[in-house]
Amino acid sequence: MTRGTPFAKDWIMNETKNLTAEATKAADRPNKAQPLAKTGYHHGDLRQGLIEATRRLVEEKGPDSFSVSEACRLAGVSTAAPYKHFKDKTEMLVAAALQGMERHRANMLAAIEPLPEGSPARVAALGREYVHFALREPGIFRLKFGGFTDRETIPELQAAGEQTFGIVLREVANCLGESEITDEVRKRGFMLWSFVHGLSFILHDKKLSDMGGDIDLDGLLTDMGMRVLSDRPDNAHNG
Amino acid sequence: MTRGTPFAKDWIMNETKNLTAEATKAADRPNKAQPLAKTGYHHGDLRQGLIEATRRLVEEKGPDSFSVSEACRLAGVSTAAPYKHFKDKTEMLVAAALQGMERHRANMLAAIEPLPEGSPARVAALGREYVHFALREPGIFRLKFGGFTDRETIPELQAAGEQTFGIVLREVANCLGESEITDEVRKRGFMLWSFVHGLSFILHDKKLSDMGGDIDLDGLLTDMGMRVLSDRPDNAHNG
DNA sequence: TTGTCAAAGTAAGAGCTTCTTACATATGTT
DNA sequence: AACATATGTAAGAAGCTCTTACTTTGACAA
Repeated sequence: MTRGTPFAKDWIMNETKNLTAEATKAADRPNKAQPLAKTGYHHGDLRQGLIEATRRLVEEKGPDSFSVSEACRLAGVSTAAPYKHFKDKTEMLVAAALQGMERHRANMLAAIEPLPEGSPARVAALGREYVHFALREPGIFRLKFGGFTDRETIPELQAAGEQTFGIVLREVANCLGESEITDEVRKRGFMLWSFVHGLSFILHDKKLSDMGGDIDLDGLLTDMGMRVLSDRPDNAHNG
Repeated sequence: MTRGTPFAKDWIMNETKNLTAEATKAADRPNKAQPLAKTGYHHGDLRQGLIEATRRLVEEKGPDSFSVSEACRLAGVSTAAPYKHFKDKTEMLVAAALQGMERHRANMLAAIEPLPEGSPARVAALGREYVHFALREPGIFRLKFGGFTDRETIPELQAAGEQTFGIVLREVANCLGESEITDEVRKRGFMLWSFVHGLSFILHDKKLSDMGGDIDLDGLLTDMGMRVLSDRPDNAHNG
């Protein structure tokens, strides 16, 4: 019996430990300390293996041309195997997107951590990290934030997105000296989010092609941050 | 010989006359005044018919689950027919996207036409029209602007996008009192574009869900416009 | 040690899809 | 009137998603 390509089972198990486990689904499985892929027939943790394969392929070939079959090839299992772990293709993609969101959120939090509370620098740092993630993991980024998907809105992704937006709102509130999320805070946060969101898409799309070649991302973020965060016109200009 | 479903050939020919013909490809065909679908065997203008079918399906089912077969069914031809007019599926989608871009551009120009030159209202109007298009034709919007596609960047779409951006730049320059597209103009235009671009995605995505229910789109656009268009801090605040 | 069971794999196939190849039928020009 | 060309069809190869029925395996009980 030729068992497909005998690779993949090993590398797949790496890099997976520093991922915050998927909130819901992962909790169902026994947390007996994940076995590191070994046996011939059983995979060890095919679910996570497939998620990792999905992530890889989505980045390499783009989300649109991702195929379950190819993920199976990569993971070294039959094409029917995934259906023991996921309802369908979409659920695989969603799982990969959720783990990506978790990385995204963690990166954003890490980026602001060393900066003084309430400083606009924190907001700029959030924006920078947002864009960086989009450029580093464009496939995953689109999977979640690409919007305009066929599939009707997926609640888990929606929730994850709102959680991320919450981080922004908190920092904006701090900057504006508000102790809670007022309508004005929400409005400003929304403005900034829209900006970095669009920026992420455009930067990846155009690869800076006709924008004079190079963009001063930090400058752009800081500039926009000042403009949006100041009520008092005095602070709007950056020179 | 059961000729598939015998509908579609008629309605498809409507609505097509006010479309600015596709720049390149359409020019190749004879411009003998497009025949209005009639004959049994020949379609009349299958190319345009398929583009229209593509547009419909992309809006109805989303770009991702668009299938050539379905477009054929809709147009009432065999599944091989499109390949006489398009290289492959992607080329069909690109053609539909290009016509969409043309509508987009036309709408934006129409939106600013009645407004006084050099007024920030024109910039706001451009933004409003941008967002409206994205909400009115989300499928097509994503097709072009969705970015992060598998297919490597398609020059024609890229070009169309830059042309649209050109409209914005011109208006921004006028507002800033510049007679040409300076680096500063480009920067401000880029800020505004990023904003409305992200706004378009988010608005469609979240359907205003947690943004306090309803958003004052005009207010948001005007506010952002003032903030970005003012060098002089004095003008940054809208009250 | 051995028996049994659930979990997690496989093989085969139905029904889609994209796209190719070979052939059929209109159209317009001469 | 007849041919060349454009535009359609039929049939099929290859690949995809997902289902069904069967097989292997590890774990736990007796």
